[in-house]
Amino acid sequence: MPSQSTEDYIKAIWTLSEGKKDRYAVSTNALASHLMTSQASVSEMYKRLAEKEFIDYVPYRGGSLSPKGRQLAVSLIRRHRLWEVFLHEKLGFGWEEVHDIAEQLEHVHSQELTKRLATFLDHPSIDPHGDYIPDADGNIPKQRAKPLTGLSVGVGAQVVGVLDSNSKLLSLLSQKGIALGTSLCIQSVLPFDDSRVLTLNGNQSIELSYKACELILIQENI
Amino acid sequence: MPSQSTEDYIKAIWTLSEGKKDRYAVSTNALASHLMTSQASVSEMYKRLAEKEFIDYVPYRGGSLSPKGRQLAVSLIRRHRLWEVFLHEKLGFGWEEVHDIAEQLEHVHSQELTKRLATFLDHPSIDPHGDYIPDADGNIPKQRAKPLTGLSVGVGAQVVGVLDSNSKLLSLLSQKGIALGTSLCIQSVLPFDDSRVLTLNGNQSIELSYKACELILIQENI
DNA sequence: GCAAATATTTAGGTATGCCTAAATATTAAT
DNA sequence: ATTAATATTTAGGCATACCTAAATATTTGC
Repeated sequence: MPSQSTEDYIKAIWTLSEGKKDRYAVSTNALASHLMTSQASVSEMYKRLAEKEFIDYVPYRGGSLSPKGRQLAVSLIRRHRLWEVFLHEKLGFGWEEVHDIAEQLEHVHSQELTKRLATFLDHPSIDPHGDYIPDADGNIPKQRAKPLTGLSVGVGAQVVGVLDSNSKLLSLLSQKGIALGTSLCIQSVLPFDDSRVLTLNGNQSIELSYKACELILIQENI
Repeated sequence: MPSQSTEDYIKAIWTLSEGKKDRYAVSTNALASHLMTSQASVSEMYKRLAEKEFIDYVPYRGGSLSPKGRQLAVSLIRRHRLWEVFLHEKLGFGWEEVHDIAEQLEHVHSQELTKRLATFLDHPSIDPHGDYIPDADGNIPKQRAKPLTGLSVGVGAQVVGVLDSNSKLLSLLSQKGIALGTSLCIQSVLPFDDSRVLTLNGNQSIELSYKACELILIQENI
């Protein structure tokens, strides 16, 4: 059974390599800063992960998930997101609180538990952040959403997710009145810092920094 | 934050010292066989636990929980038993299946999670094995039940728990038709091996070894 | 009360995962 | 193309938690 640390690494590699066009090969640098650890530790761990065949690793070229590694990653993502749904829907946690707890729950190993949890939750397909939940076979739909920075002025859209489950970002959004499903429209783009002025749900007006807009995923209205 | 291993040790010491009259001071031997590890490892760990003030430890005399250790133990027991209720009542697991999964879930650290889980389950006071669940302040009622071996022939009683959550024992009981709440009565005690012949729920008749009877907790009918 | 049996601790070793500092590769800039 | 900047790996250490074998305490039986 893979250790907790091993699982954290595998999940991080998946997260970092899925976001890219160029796909695979996550550099030690990127992984180290994502996991808040030293590059030396990553370098060492890459060797161990390669030995256990979770990744393909070419020194100085970074690591990429092997089929075995990808399977583990996707099952971790599935467990993580199912627990997030449970925490949000059944226990009433806010969407900004669920990530850290799910981070621990995902390490509980029991296929039967995952199966029954999914049934209990009625087989949800998206989590409280709007991310797709891989199905039991590991299939996961491609995210068709795009960041809010890519939305043109005057076009209506809906919030469908965030690119980083950092709880500070989520707190900020809660505070501004932005949640999953919120309808919005860009009124204007401010000069110099590219902050956006948004209309929420057709009435409320707020301002949001470029940095935050980059991380909000929206889907344009049809 | 205490490591998973630390928590396993603390819980084991609690379990072993609560069952005894003489109370405290769990020997390395007893703990080693309970945790299926070597006596040397326990001896080493005892030193570390004493350093961190989870236990009082006198070399060659065994270890006993300090107030700090007892508090941790009880909160682990609370989490464990709450998760068992969740697994049994909400996810439909059998009482013989819940122990191993709860063993992992109990290590998830979040006071808020425990609190909300208890609310979600409607603040249960006993788990699927009939054990009392400590309340949020760590108070736990004394078990007033006694082992089936202590029941006299012809006296009616009810199954209220088991002394060991070993899943082989629980499977055996399921198989024999014994569950929490089953009414029973000892028909006779067989010679030589002291096996009991029982009447279940007033009709069914089964035979059970002394070894199994020792571990079944019953409460006599009033 | 002392020897034999049993229990416990110490010694020496292994694996995982982390760290900093130093060495080495790779990439970018002129 | 060579140097400077950046990225990565190796070296040497540390802490936890495990192991077996050897040494030392404690108990028990006579």
